[in-house]
Amino acid sequence: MSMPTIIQVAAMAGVSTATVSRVMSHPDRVAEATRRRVLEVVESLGYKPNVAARTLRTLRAAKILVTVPDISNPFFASVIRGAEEAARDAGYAVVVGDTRHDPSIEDQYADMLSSREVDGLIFLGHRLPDNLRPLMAMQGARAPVVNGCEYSPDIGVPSVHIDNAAAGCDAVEHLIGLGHHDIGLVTGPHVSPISRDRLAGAMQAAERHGLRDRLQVRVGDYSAQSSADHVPDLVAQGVTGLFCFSDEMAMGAISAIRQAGLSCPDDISVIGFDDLPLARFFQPGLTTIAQPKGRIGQQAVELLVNILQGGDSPVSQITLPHELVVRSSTRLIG
Amino acid sequence: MSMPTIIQVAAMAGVSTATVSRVMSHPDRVAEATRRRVLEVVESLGYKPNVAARTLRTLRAAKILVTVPDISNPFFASVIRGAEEAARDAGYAVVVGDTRHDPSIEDQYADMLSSREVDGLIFLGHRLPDNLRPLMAMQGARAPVVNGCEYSPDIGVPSVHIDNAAAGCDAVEHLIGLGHHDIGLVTGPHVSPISRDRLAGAMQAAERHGLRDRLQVRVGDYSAQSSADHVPDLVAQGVTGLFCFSDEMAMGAISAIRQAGLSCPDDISVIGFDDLPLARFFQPGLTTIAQPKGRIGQQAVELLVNILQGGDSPVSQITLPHELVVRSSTRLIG
DNA sequence: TCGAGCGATGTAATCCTTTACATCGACTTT
DNA sequence: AAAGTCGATGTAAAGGATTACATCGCTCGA
Repeated sequence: MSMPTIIQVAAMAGVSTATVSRVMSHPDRVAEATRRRVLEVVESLGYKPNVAARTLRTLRAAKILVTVPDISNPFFASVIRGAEEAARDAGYAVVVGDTRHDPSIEDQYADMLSSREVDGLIFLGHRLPDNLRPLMAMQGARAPVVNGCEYSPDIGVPSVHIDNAAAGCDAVEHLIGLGHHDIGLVTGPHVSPISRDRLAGAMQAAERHGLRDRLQVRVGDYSAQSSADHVPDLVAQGVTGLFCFSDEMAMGAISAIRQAGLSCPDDISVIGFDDLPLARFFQPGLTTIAQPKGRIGQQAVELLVNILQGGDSPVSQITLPHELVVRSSTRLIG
Repeated sequence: MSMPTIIQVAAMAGVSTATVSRVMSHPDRVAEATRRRVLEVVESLGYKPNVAARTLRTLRAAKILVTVPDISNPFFASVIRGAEEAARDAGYAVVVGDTRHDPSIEDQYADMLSSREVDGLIFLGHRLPDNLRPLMAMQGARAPVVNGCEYSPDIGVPSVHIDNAAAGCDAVEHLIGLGHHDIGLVTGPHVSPISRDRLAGAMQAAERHGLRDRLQVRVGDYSAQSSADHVPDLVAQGVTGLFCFSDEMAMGAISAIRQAGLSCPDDISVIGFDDLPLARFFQPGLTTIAQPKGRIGQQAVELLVNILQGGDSPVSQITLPHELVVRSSTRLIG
């Protein structure tokens, strides 16, 4: 039937509800004998404290919500893992929400914060949910909201990310260093700040070598299909080095390159972004920019927990190091 | 500061809390003018009902929990997507928990059900969390718990899955049909019922062609690395056709095959399982068994919602169709 | 021997919403 | 004009747990 309540447990153990509550939350404040008796009843009844009631009373849910724009992107999985572990260490559980890039779903998950179902929110997308505006306005940097990956200075939310401009720069420098002059870029959507940053870095690198005008820029959406669609055109433009802003797009591009009767890396070098777990198993092994995915999640949680505990050091922006991983999808031209 | 409560809204709008509550939940039972006045105050204060209090009172959280054993496996992402959409249609939100195959984490998420934080649970792993035993014992098939993918008859939980034995059979038949006699299998862990079923089906197919003794069976854990590790040995055994119980393992195997100086499919044909989004972009395009991932999630939710609404038709086991997708990682021998 | 001090436990207010039931005014019906 | 309806709103009792404060025995010191 219905779950047993603390009242039933108390009655059956011959103590007050206060004592039962103490047994559950502060066992040391209860005499050994009493504790044992209560625990026996708890066991036999299968009693579980009602979290809604507890949350209502304590204003603490012991839970952190992590929202991702696309749960099928393995990149986020690793970030979530890192967050999960750090949260567990700090006494919080993590629940995940998939917003599918849909603002109304983002809002719905954000409501879990406003309504106190969770203590804090880490959002991995690029847009601060509208519903959070009032909260941010009221609490500013003390609001329990942290962004991961997609730093956007104007939203005024603490954030953990890599230096995407520098990373974009590194990728293009790598291609240029291999002798490529006709370089193609498949970016993310324009609204994505990380895509803008990577693009800016890439252009800067090209500029530096006087190759800015020969850069071929195409817009993708981080999915394999979206870059595959651009490949025929890029091939026609004579591109020999291709920088895709995600590993999935790199894989899509390589597949399309072969479809076009060409070879990666013999005809076209391709470099990706993220270093997904599968990147090293792909054929050819993917050259890519590795992000410290786990650490991004971990640090985001630490930032959040610090806010939740009223820590006064408002470290608001954390930049983590990235790394160029060279495998076999890029090689010297010619 | 702290969030506004219904009492403040009521005071400011000059009505009772009951009216405010009605405006939020049953707008039609409130006079037009009053409703507008209240909504204005709600807006200006940024009032959001406290979900803990509401849940406590109504015993309904409007939320479904989906737990996955490994969130980095893209297979589950698609299942979650399907579940999310179906849940939304039924008026429920979905939250996801990553258990990392850890029983204690499974238990912790299961507690969200016992404690009424969520109305129902869909678990995608193979093990019923211990914490749920009492609940299942009490409520039997009316417990709001559904399993996805990993049907295990002994746990007595409604479930949605494909016919894994038949699928395993199809895969091996495909290889045999291409002329392969020395067939290798990389399974999942022994504890996984789906792995056992696929293995049984595969053996049955081999048996049928008198090839049972030549079957080379190795145990993996669904990860790319785990199958890559077995490849040198399998190659030494003269295997020409390899059936991996996941696409990730197929990709790992293909990578290792190349590492060994051989080619897929020229020397060894490889068939995977799941038809991940990336399967068609892999080199070579992966031959694989496609599962209706989205529909699995969707049907699981429908089963669950039916239970939640006290539906009396205890359809407990749903078998969905699978499909062999032939791409270029398998070919005629010789 | 008596009171201070202390550990263990009980009492009861509180967290915020929902909702059955009561109330109230206005309108219809006969 | 009295009685009955009806729609809109208010009143107050849950719902289950936590915790400040009160209480009750005891022990210990003087």
